[in-house]
Amino acid sequence: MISHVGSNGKLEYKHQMSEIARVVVDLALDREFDYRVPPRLDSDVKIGSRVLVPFGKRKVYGYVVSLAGSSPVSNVKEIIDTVGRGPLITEAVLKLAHWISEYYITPFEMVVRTILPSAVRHEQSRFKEGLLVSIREGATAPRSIKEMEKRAPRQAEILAYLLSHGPTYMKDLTKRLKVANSPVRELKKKGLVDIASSVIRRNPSWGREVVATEPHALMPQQSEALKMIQGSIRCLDPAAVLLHGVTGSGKTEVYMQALQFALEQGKGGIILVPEIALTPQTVERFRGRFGDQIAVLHSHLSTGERHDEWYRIRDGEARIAIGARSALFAPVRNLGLIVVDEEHENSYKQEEAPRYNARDVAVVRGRIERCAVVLGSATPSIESYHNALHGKYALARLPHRVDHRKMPALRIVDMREEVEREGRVNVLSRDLRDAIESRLQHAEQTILFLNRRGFATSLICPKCGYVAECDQCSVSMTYHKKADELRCHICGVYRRVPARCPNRDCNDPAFRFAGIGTQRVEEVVSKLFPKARVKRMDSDTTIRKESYNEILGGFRSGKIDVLVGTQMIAKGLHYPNVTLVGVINADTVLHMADFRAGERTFQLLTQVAGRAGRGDVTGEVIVQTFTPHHPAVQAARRMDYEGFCDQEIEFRRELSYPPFTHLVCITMRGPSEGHLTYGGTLFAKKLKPLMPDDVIVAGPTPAPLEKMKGLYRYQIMVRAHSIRPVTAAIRDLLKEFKWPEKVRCAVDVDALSIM
DNA sequence: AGCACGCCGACT
DNA sequence: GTCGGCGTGCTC
Repeated sequence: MISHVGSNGKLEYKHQMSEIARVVVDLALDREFDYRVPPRLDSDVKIGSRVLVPFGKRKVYGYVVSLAGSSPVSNVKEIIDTVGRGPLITEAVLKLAHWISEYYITPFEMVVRTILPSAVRHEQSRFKEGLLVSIREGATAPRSIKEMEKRAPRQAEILAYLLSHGPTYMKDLTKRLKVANSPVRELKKKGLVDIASSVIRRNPSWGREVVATEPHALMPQQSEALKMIQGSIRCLDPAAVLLHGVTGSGKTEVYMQALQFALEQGKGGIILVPEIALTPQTVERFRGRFGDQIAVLHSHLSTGERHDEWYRIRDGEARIAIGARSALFAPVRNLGLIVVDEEHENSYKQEEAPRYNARDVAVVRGRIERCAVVLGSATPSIESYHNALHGKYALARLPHRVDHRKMPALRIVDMREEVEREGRVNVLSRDLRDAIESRLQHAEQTILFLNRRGFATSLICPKCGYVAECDQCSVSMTYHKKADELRCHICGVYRRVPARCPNRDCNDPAFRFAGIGTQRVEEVVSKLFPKARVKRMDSDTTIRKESYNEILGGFRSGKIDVLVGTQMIAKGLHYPNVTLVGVINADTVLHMADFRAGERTFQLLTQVAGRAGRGDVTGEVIVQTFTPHHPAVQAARRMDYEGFCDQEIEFRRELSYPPFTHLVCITMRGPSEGHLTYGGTLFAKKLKPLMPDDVIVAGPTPAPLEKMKGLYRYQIMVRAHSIRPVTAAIRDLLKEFKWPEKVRCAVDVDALSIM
């Protein structure tokens, strides 16, 4: 744009022809190419536009990332066409994409692929057209209804429906009222309604009744937190808020009133939730408060629905986007607030490239768009808590539950004593057994938690110690009783159960199961309490999208006494009749070779504990463990978040772990172990001199998951106080480094899982 | 990513 | 002599 003084003497802006558009093509080349903008497309080609360009001998799609007057290259080709209606990426999100590409060492095009839903990227699921029926302006509908009731009851019904529901699509109208379209046509003839062709918005919540909710009165701490967030929305003081609120302390109400405030300021918002399928209750609460102002973006939507919800936000019809990780990139206009709920959740980290953490990127988007960011959790991550202690985030605390109920009592059962007394390892300790018994007598519900699917952990030979392992992946296989087969949870391969120990020198027939899975727990409970209604919930029983809600519905309505499940029941659910939560084995997480094991265990126990208790009855939580004195277990028992963090932060400081350093995990995989160690060693050796002296480079060492899907895995761990020099060095080296044959390399910046 | 170019071996 | 193997390098 250039300004000049127009004929009327006022300062005017004249649109300057941008000769050259800089384009990233859909090929993950991590490079930009210049194209001439033909005059006929001049008004359509903007930053963020999707364009079709000639590329070598073929045509490819790409995005305009910047505009320029001229190009340093001589043989510039011309843009063929633009795609879609208007730019798909705002300048702010484009900036964010660049940041992600740099920080997480990922080709820019790959980042763009992530920030735009595929439904939007390929315009194959374009807008659907449909016939919209509405009452004609000025028509005397109310009177007509009375007149028509006798002679044309169908038409009267339709009019009444339109009157109360507003304009409706023909398809929905005929489906809802079970009428043909002839009475509608008749109404049109009479001049009472209009039928017009219009774009259909596929509304994912259509047909579901939503209970409208009103803002609640806030407790003093909630008001304080809200005030803090409002300050952030108004003038970015503070820039970001960490909301530490115990389960049931009313965090969601604070989010909603903060959003309301943002809307009143003419701004929009984004709500991130860990995995939308796990928190339908949360989504429903937001929809109840904000209705059509909300657009939902998650993986269970159809392509068409996703497409439409995205455009609803881009076109300003919806002001709030709610969804999992990728909803962070929603094109919300005039963004005022980003909320990251359950910010400690690992699912915010994407496990494939770009391996971004939505929680961290949310803070960056907040900085770019100058909007408030709220991170909320009952058990904030060590990283966020550390940031709050150091003033990077303001800290708001909600230490009390809104219903003033006491937190449940957490009881630790030392399984070593149990073994000594009983002479063997039982799935359920005597304490847990007794507790379940008493719940059954009082018609109260129990949740049993275990983070392992299947029947038994593994098949083990008691004589020679042979364990059935997947030969493609270095993990033991899990027995699934229903199918009577062994399954690998990494690659999904299954195998028949051998009758005898496969070790040729042993061949013992007493080959049997060790460890326990959810199936086994389900069976044990059913056997011990034959009258109890027991149900299992894990990713095996909830493959179908609806089965999740079916099981939970059954539980809510009291048709299930004992629910056995994995992680997925530990989060977000709240059922008042649950007065007992049992953790079958708290140690499984603890014993993973990971410096975050303690933090994970503490979070898990605390979250699980939040599921127990109701208005008048204090819930009970029984935790079975072989390491009862572990600091994480003890801190969870005392419900001492700060105490645990202080201790954990000290431990991290001493060993230079995050948050005191950034952790970059470089994983190499390939069919030949020799090629991996050779290539890895050379890479590490060349990398070291490219970085500051205080950077720690460890490895290559075999990854904890040494073999996966037939490929060996080695990793190099890099720890550094400042991340930029490290990513720059890795990026530069990756450009020129020649890996040995068939070696693949993946870089994970700020890795959470180091498996 | 694809598609060229290019330089070697074995076929009509 | 020509067909085809896939290593290398370029695409505005």
